[in-house]
Amino acid sequence: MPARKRPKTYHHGDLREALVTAAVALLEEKGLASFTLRECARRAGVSHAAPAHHFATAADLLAEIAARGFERFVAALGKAADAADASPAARLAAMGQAYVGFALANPAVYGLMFRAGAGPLQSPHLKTAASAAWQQLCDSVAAVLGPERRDEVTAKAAVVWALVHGTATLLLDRKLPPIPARDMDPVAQIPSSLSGLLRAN
Amino acid sequence: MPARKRPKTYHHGDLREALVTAAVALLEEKGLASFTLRECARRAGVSHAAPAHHFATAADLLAEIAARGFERFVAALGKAADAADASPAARLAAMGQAYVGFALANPAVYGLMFRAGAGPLQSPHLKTAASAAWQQLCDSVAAVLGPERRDEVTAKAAVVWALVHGTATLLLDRKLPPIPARDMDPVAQIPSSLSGLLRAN
DNA sequence: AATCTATCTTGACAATGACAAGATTTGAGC
DNA sequence: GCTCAAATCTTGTCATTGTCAAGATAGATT
Repeated sequence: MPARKRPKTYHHGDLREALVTAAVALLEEKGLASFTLRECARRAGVSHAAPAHHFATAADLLAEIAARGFERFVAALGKAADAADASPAARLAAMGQAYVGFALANPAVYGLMFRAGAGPLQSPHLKTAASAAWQQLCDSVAAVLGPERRDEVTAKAAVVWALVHGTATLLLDRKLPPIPARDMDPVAQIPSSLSGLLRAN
Repeated sequence: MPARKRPKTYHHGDLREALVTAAVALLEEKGLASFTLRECARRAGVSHAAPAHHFATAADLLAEIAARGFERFVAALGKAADAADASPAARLAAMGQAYVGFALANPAVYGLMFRAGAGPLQSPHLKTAASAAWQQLCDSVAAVLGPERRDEVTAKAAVVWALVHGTATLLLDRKLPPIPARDMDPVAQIPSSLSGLLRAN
């Protein structure tokens, strides 16, 4: 039973989930730089040392959030691909746009997933979730390139990833100037850009 | 006279430069997350409160480093373009590779320049330096596209930037798997990728 | 019902960024 | 050369943070 209705109990009841929720909210509000474990505990209504029983360190909490993010991420991209035209190119384009859409809709989580450097965010759970996402991308690129160019798949997948990742991060950081024409904004250009990338020799 | 030979003097003599140097070294070693103003002061051989007289806050020191980085950055890309073939496409390709090369050679500075979120790193000096870099990119893209497609320049420049920025950040974070063939690594692919991007309609 | 374990709290420690106030040096004006 | 104001640096302090240790409480198992 969630403790929302009974804040007076000594035991929280679902502190692990409450910490994850509070952490995501905090990250969205103030960014990773000013993220604080103690503030998380405060928002969850527990003392400053309570989180230690669920996450040994602050990095472990962030790694958990990133791992859960990867699961939602893979699902979102798969859903976008299935909703698109059946052609491999259309599926990849839809995934590319869904990639940037996920990043814009979940800035903090995306940051933990893909921008946290080679830092301490490395749990087994996170690693398997991340490699599933990479495999998903490689499969989609392979479907576009066709079976006779299988040796290019890894290299091309890296380029495709670079484009959508760069688009997402530049948009998140508001580094790009406003694009006047609507059909020329970076997200709208993704389908033709990906097509151009994979056609390049 | 630099204070390196006279560490016993009360006044440092060139503390501002020493702090910048120490900060860059610290960032390269331990990353932005564990960057510390006090450690900077220690390395410069001064007390923990000394930096305040040169940089009001830690963010100001980082902004100064980023601004200087932009100046070196614009120079490096310009040099690479001039050393390349005279054709606009070749010049842009050389700049793209130099972009990633700069990022890999200066991970910490690059991070401050392009990855520090929309955070507190915003001084006038930094803003002008950054917009000079953007102008450099737009000019190069315009040269490739030709005068009759001037309205596409901003949009295409954003895509080009996204590709090289994504490539740089993924390489810096070691997110990409090893690419077996040497001519297929992300940097080697930049010229053909950019050509494909700008050809896309 | 007794106990055992997970969960939570209070308390402490070192480290940090920022501020205040005092000490030292520089050099500008005379 | 002298005086003195400004720049530079130091020591001391405060609130905050992450982590650890020890004690209190609740739920679960037997």
